[in-house]
Amino acid sequence: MARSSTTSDVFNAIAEAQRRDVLDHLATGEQPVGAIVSGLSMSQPQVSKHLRVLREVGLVRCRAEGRRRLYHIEPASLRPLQEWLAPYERALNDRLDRLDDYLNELQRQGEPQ
Amino acid sequence: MARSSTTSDVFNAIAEAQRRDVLDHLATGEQPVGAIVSGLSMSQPQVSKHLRVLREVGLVRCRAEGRRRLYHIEPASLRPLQEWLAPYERALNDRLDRLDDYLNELQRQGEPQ
DNA sequence: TTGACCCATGTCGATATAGGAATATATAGT
DNA sequence: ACTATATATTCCTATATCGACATGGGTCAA
Repeated sequence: MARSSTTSDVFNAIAEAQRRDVLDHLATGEQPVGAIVSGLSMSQPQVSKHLRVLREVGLVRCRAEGRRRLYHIEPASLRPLQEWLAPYERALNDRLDRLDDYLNELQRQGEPQ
Repeated sequence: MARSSTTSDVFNAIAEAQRRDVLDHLATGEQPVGAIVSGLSMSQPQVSKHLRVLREVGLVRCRAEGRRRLYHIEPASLRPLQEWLAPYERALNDRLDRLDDYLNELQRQGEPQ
């Protein structure tokens, strides 16, 4: 068996950094594909394919306007992610004042892998 | 190019549902591998490989105790996820009172794909 | 030392990607 | 009808999985 499909899940869909970039770009508001292409300097087919994945998991929605398609984020679709993360947020926030955690993170950033 | 490595990122690491299950199981506290194997009824090599991925991205840490290895979660490693999600949480929570979002989610759950 | 136990690692197969290039589809304008 | 524009889709290849199975490597006990 291979890795789960990118369209099987919100988790798998946002695993790709470029797809998160597309979402972050759409966070400013509804935009046509061309704006994303020039904004993120990715190829147009790439963007279309990423948008397709995001659409299939419900992260974005689009409406046609002339020959353009305006995409927008569907924030509610991020809820599974939020809900999975919720139980851990307590621990995450409780430790914000602990120095060693901060140092560990710096160390992890310094020596990747 | 293929999909990014599962060990390249926290996002890629938690894309796999089984790995999230392992993390959720460890959320109750430090546990040896065998407890995860029997708790989640996965094969032992599977669990070891998943733990390896989680270790390489810093999501878990382990210490040896006799012939057992005790794994525990490193909550700070979830911070990139939390930080990426943060800007969207506003929209997520603002809409909790909007009925159509709730209905959309129900509909999405009812008819997968 | 032998064996039981706990865990990690290697191999193999099927599968699904991401990216580039080319092409298809649809709409608008002349 | 024809052209230009905006977007989607198809074909291709290299790559990296996940799962099953087998095996390697410490560690404890007798």
